[in-house]
Amino acid sequence: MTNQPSARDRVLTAYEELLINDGPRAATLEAVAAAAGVSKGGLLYHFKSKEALTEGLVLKLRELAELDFAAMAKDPLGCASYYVRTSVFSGTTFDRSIVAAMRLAQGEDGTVRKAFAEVHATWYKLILSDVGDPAVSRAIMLLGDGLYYHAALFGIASGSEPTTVDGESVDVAALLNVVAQMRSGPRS
Amino acid sequence: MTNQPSARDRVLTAYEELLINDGPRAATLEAVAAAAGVSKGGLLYHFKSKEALTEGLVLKLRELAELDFAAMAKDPLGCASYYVRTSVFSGTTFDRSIVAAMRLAQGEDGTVRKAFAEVHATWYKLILSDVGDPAVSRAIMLLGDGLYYHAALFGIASGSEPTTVDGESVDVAALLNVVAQMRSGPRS
DNA sequence: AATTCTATACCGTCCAGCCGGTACAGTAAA
DNA sequence: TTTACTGTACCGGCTGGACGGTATAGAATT
Repeated sequence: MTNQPSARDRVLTAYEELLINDGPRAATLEAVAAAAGVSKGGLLYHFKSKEALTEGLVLKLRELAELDFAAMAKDPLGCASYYVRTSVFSGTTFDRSIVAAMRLAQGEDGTVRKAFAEVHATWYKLILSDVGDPAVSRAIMLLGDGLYYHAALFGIASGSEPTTVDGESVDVAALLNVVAQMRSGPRS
Repeated sequence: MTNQPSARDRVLTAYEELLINDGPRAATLEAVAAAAGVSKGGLLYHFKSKEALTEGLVLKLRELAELDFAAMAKDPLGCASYYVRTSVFSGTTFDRSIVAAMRLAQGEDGTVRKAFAEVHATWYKLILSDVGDPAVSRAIMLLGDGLYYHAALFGIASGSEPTTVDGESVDVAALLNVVAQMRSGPRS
């Protein structure tokens, strides 16, 4: 109920946007407030401290992750394929949450890191249940992580342009082929 | 010449250490100076500004990268194998430089990002020259990136303990098997 | 005594958090 | 239907502390 972009929501997405585009250092309370079209005091009304703001972001991340798990589990092409496909940054709400949180995690925040670890663990379980082999699962996870890592490192223009790695756009289809190849002959 | 741990070197590695263990926010000039057993003034004597300090770190990274390229090119097991093996964090000087720089890159520093992009490009060329197929090369790179990303995210105790992913230690041998598997049948 | 290096005191800026206010909507006694 | 009161949403100035950088005086090495 009442799901227009409330001030609170605007603040949260503004925080994400600033983290993604300008890094954690630029994401000051004032800057976030300004980007959300709210005063600093207004922001502080919704989030009592910067830590609370971060907690809000983590909560959002967790909620979106739950949805992602569900979609992953019922994907017709399987969890592994789903993971690789969705790991290339495409501007989803979830994508943005992840990259924003990643920026924070590098900073120092323990809460964010913990959330990440937990989400990762679930992903791994899902992929393992799909492909069977632990080493292959790990490899697939790492590949997806690498994809996100690139998205987090090199700024993402605010649109939803295709992810690039060192200037070249990523060929997802080719990547999926490689993944299929490494699934074809699992070692113990 | 003169390669005892000079004050300058100590400052640089202290900076890296703080970046790795406590994040960029904690790596203040005073904290770095203290960790290096030097006063703030002493630090500023060697590096005129924080930016200069970062440049020093980037320079070190570039120099170590050159050595790594050489070792990679002449590795008996090939570039791809070398890359995967050395991507699991093992506490090397180079490892530490990379992770430290990674922390900074997330912050906002353009210089660091640029250096990263260049190093990455060279790695990619080397791996491509080894495995032939672009998609496979990309996959191998991403896999290695994922490994480093984990090292950067979850703090690394100051020793040289084996890298862990979500609590489990990484089985490099198994990973190399998977890589070998995906090299065995490259699709166009 | 000159150069190299170290230590300390200090300044300006920036930022998180605080606080005293404003606006307004509901509500309920008169 | 006015008046008084309460709670929610939001504003913007202020402050105290931290941090980057400067100045400068002193110690050690040559």
